[in-house]
Amino acid sequence: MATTDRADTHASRLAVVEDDDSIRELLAAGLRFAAYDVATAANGSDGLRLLGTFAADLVILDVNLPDVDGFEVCRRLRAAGNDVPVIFLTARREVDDMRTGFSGGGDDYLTKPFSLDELTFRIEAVLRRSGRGHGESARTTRLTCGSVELDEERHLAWCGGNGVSLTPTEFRLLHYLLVNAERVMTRAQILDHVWSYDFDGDWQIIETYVSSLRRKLETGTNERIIHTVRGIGYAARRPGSG
Amino acid sequence: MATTDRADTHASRLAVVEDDDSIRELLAAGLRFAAYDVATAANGSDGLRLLGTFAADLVILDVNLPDVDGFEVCRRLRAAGNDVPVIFLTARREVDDMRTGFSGGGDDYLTKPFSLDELTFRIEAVLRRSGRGHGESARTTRLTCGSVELDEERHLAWCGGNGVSLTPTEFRLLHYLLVNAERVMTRAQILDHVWSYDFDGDWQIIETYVSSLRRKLETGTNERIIHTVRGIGYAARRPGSG
DNA sequence: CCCCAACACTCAGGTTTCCTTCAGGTTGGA
DNA sequence: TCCAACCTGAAGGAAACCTGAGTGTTGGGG
Repeated sequence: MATTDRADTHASRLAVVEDDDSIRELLAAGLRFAAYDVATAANGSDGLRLLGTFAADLVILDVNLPDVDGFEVCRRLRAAGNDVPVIFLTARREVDDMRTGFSGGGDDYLTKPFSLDELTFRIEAVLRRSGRGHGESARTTRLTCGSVELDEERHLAWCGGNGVSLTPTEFRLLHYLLVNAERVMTRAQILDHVWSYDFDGDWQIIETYVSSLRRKLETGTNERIIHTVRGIGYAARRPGSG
Repeated sequence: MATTDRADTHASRLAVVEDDDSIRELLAAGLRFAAYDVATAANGSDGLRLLGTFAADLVILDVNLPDVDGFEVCRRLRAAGNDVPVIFLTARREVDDMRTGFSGGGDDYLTKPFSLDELTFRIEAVLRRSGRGHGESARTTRLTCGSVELDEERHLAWCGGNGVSLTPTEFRLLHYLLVNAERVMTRAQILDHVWSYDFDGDWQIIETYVSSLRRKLETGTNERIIHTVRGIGYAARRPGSG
């Protein structure tokens, strides 16, 4: 059971229970890269066993598991007195079932397919709420860059104090660039984090969304937030840093 | 505490999996010279075997391999619980085939043909983000030489505190000269590192770019940064060092 | 059940920036 | 002085990038 951890800080411990191999591995690799301590299981009963020995701070739980389904796993956890926060993964057409999931003690859910950025955002939000985050609990939920401001929790954005209405994809893209402000993100990285894992188009779509974000953010103020780095990608920069 | 010197720290370990002999050897030689610890394989299954025994910090993986293709190699790595970051190499016309969602967060793509300097830039960026760099996590990403300053991560350059806008090739050239500051680089070396390996023109293009860099960097300050070494090549020197 | 609005994505034309070559001028050493 | 090496500005063509319009899908409300 591979777990990785970072040298100098306690990483939050995540358990991933998901039967689809490629999604499970994607999650494990992506979350380890994001400096979490990750353990995985491929079905419900293994998941329960794992959670008996691995003191997780948060569980990412697929609803559709081959043996014991996600809701049932959650119910048994609660019955055993374990109140670890749970994020459910669910296919879009199962969304209706989520009511039962929440009544059973789920904390959030995500419909497949999802993007890594969206998942890590929710993980952070849940950890913050539950107070189980390690070392980052006092972190603000607000990102700013120049006159642009973004509220992670409420999914709202401002530009120079005025509310700006963003579509979900615009929001994720801006969020990703702001989280990594001042750093050049390559197109490949942006696609991998902002678009869902089953996206199959080319990366010209990034240009379309950057264009749209610029129109919304950079009109009025003559300030450039999203900078093009020719041949590489994009970077959000505060004014006056180049 | 963190030293900026590569020589006295553990070198990062890179695995190169590439079937084209000349490219593989070029990469191996170039990356070893850049003080990485390099191991190579010429096809997918050898690559997997290698990665079973060589604890790589990063893998450079060609997509088009004769047996098991790069994506499949990556998938099997993940399946085996190995979440080492991967940089894929791919021919330009295969860009359409690129799938997102392999990466698990750390990965990047580079389209052939590329330059060594560009590759090392991406390697450093990925290592920095993955926290796998050895003893260099606190290392600055900034190079300076006299009043010229260059931020690798942000892809920005300053001269006497003023931002200077450089084209991609200008940036690579300046970067290469600064990394090797105080050392004379021959024209051949410069071409090999700054231009892509299939560049076919003559070395006069270096003169054009040196000229352009000088115009951008050495106006105002009467300080010469890039020195011509007649008959050999060029060297970046700090004022008062020669 | 249908219609509408919002959104994701594709595409193509236009625009900007960049790469490279070339020609003529300048410098430095034998 | 003469020659080779080097410098530099201009220009054509190519690549990268931007952006608006168009298409198909989805979800909500009537």
